[in-house]
Amino acid sequence: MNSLFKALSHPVRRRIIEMLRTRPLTSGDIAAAFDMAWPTVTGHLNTLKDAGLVEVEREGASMRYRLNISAVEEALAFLMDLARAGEPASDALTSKEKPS
Amino acid sequence: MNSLFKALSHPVRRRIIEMLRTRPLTSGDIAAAFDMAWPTVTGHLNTLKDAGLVEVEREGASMRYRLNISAVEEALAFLMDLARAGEPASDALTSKEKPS
DNA sequence: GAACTAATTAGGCCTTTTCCTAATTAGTTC
DNA sequence: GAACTAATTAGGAAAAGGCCTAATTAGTTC
Repeated sequence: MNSLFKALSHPVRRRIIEMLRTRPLTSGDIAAAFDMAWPTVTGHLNTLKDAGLVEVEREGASMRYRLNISAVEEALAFLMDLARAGEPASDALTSKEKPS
Repeated sequence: MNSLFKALSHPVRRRIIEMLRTRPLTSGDIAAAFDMAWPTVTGHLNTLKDAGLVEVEREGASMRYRLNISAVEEALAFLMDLARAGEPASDALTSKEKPS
């Protein structure tokens, strides 16, 4: 959960996942979209991968990155619960064990 | 938007906003919940305030912090849009100007 | 107003993050 | 397999983040 929000905390990384929203892209496609060195983009992609936000697959000489929606939904669940301020917290997010 | 996700990227700060979900609390209440120096907690509260996630109000000698839901909803909107992968992006988040 | 409570700002140290260039690995093509 | 394309890992400098103690501000109480 922490690496997830950490990964979302950088504008370049958020932009990358926005780019992946509609379709998978290669490292090259992504690197070309930013005014920074390619290894820097690779670093951001690794951060996203470690957080589970993207998945990678080799495709010939290229690497194809795709968005992993379920990781997005995890972050979403945290914020949704917050947005219901005042109501009781959802079990899924706060309880440590089953009710007796 | 960036300061918003930055603020959400630290576990202590996420815990603080969880604590504020049900009701406003004073600095003292919040600081007491963590095993760290009070000024460190103040620092986190300032980060949350700068991001618009909390609002502060003096109450006698104390400061009362409350969650600002609309900031949470802003982050929520970003993630919701992502979660609809494949579909066209929402105008609210991507368009720079009105359609002709 | 002196003493006490609540909380903040200031300053410094250490760690992590971010970015770069250079070197390396993996795959394709002739 | 040499040359080329695609992308990564390595190493290091600069900036940002997180935490602490000490000092300060703001408010209350006697």
